[in-house]
Amino acid sequence: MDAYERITRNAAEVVTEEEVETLADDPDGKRAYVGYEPSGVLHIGHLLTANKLIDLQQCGFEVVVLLADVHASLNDKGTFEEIRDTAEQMKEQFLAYGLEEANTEFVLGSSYQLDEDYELDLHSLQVGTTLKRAQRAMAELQGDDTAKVSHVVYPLMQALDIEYLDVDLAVGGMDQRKVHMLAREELPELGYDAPTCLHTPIVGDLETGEGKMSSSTGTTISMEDSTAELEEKVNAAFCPPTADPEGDLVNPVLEIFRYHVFPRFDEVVVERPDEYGGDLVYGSYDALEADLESGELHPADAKSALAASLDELIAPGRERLRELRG
RNA sequence: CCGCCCUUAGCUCAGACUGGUAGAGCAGCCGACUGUAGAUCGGCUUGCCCCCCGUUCAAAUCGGGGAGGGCGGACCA
Repeated sequence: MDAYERITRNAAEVVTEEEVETLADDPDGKRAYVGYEPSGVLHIGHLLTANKLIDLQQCGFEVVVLLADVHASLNDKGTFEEIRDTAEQMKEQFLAYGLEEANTEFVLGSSYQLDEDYELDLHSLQVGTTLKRAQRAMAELQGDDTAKVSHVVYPLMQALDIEYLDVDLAVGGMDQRKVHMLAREELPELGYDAPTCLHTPIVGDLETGEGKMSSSTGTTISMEDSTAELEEKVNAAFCPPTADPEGDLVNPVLEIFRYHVFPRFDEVVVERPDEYGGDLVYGSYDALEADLESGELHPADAKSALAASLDELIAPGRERLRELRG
């Protein structure tokens, strides 16, 4: 797999392809970033972008993980002390998950976002951006909370972060695309470059196959799930024997195989009772999908394999969390 | 600052006029059926009725105060 392929695999979109091709021509030392609001426990959504960061590292990129304490504060997520504490836990979990420590720079937002230059640039952005535009950028992230002034400052800071972290590629979920598009339009107004962006898909809800999986409502997979909890959650997942269910639904079990399992494992073994034909081995997502579609692989067997794979992926982080919490 | 409207289950809302400590749909949970889940049946759960004070034997309901949210306050009509 060449650099361009690895950079763009499993991406929902890149903006623009030409710009990414240029990065892929000489990826060594290029910088990519994702920003996260500090959270005590990583969930599967975090891991989806982390997988992309791992891809990028394998291509030679330096990765910057922004632990966005100021953003969390703007989102009313607690005191700075609490937020920084969870930021530290988040960093440890990312490392346990598989980000290369030597090639990952963890940056606390407050380490530069309170500087004068940053503040003045932020005000310039505020002058140049309409309320409607900022609110639209934030709509995907904010939910239906009452709009606060902090909510419109938030995406402007995200835009500015891309410049101040000196990154060549901004990575985020599709929920971040409006923020990134805002950055592409507004940063040049301040004399900065428009950032190149890469967006990961948003995985469908585990239980219903609808929309995006939510971390606050419904079921999500997280770094602290026990083996038994993983089995329970995966077993409860929506999983018709097809990759393309009726309507707008998706098959979340397949999606997780595609976006979480196969990128991290060369081979997936599906343990299957002899009565149903014995074990199966898959070297690619496509092969697994084809077997589910044909009926060769039963959803229940796919699920137990998925739970086992997730357990393996999460185990180091789960262990690290246990150590951190004493 | 002024005016009007809203606040009841996780969600959307009924109930308020004619006081008697609350309902529906959806969601959720459990079971049946499928070698998964869903669908489909069957069953079940859920509430500081925004807060405080007052009237009353009795307040979600009436009165007063407060909080939060929405909308409006040139001209024209």
